[in-house]
Amino acid sequence: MPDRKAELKVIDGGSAADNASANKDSSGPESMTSQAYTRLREDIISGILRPGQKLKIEELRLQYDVGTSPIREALSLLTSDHFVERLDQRGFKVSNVSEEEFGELLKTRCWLEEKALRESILHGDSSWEEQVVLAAYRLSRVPRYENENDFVANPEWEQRHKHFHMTLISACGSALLLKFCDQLYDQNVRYRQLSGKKAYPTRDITAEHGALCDAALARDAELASRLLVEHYDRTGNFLKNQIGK
Amino acid sequence: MPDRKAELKVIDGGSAADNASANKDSSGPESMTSQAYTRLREDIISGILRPGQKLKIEELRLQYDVGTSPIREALSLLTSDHFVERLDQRGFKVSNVSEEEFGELLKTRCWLEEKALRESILHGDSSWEEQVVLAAYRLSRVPRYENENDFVANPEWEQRHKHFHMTLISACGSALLLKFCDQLYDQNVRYRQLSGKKAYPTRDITAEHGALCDAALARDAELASRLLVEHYDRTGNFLKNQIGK
DNA sequence: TCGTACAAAAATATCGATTTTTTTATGGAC
DNA sequence: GTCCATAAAAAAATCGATATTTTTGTACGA
Repeated sequence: MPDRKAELKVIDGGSAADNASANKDSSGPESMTSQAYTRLREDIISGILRPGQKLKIEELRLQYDVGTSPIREALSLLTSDHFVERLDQRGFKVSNVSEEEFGELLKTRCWLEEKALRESILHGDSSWEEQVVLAAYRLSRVPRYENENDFVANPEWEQRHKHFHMTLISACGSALLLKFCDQLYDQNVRYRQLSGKKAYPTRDITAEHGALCDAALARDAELASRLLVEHYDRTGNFLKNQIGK
Repeated sequence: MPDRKAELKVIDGGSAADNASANKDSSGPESMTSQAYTRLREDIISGILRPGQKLKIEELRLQYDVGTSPIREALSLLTSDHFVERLDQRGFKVSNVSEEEFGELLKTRCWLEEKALRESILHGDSSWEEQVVLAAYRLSRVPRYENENDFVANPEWEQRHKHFHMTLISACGSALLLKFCDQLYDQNVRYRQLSGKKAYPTRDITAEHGALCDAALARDAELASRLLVEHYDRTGNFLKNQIGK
């Protein structure tokens, strides 16, 4: 075992993998487990690791160049995100997807986010308002796609999009609910990636976000909720046909 | 802290840990990881492992008599239930509790379960109705406490109580939402255990369950929701004073 | 042809030792 | 006394080897 270490120590340029972390702490060197967790997570969301695929420890161990323990631990952690399934004595596998499950996901997201949004609108203070404005602005400043021609997703947009939606509901008063919404959001991203669909039907998503932002700031819970659900439903219905196998 | 060990080894009379399992599969021999998972979970819920307590691998390894890998894996799995926290490079610890967090938990439970109950009432078929009736009946057939004098909780009642509440919302149409409710329920059990309070104020919990059951079967979503939230709020407010540290 | 039993192979699960990192303890310097 | 550096101890993380279990493949008999 020569010097894999030196190489690994350098990782993590600080771009920060959103909230997708295996632990709470952030400072100090990153453990092999955390690294494996992040990479596995990315590979599952991006679809490199296919739904239903068996996750053989030995294979991953070689591929990611770590021991069995970190791999197994990372997979165990991924279990909570519903990205990985664990079967006693028969290892791990990537969670399956289906049109039915996607429908459920969409429905559940709408339920939870609507509730969170209403509470947020009810209780959000001026700091929340400012954060919403800022998040909306930041989202509007980056293009949806890296290249308008080939419709390759812009990671910066993805990140800001999530941040905008999470900020909207951040004042709901329940960290638990926020966590659930966060999970569902990431699940949804996975479905979006898997659909393989790059371009969306011509609709002005930016305008939708703007309207949503305005309604929230105007404390119009009814309107905001309606816009949010419509926002999700529209994307959802579009994706639905793409799934299945 | 001398020999808590002997005590620990005896736990788990085989009464089956509800749905608290580390994996999906059920047949075949149970892995060390699953065993450790179950025991750790029980010990945390029951309060043997105190909130905030550091979970030293070596200690647990000796106490539970398994290697480091199963312990670490089990702890990683417990992370998803919010029973254990993981800190990169500094191990695991039992999740903390606080009155504030309990309030949040209670609130979130009400939000989610109310939604689930309404959906369940809206979509539940005759099979659901029958299951509800059955669950309510079974719950009514066992005493709340093992001994009416010392108010020691009756595990059978605990299990049936959970089953009743989960059955009520089982027709909500979202496995995801059910999972969340399940998690929150178990969190709540932990708080109940930690409060150390055995006896509840004189109120007819059985009657409350009966009324809730009736309202659900009568498809009276408004009434059922109100009863459910009241049911939780009452217990919650009672427990609140007991917590803190 | 099908089902079964058994052996070989593959993969999982587990262990115990080793390496790394964090925590604790100690000893000045200011 | 407080701050910092450093050494020692403790704990976490990781590895690689071994033990178990599941899966696969094959021959046999109904």
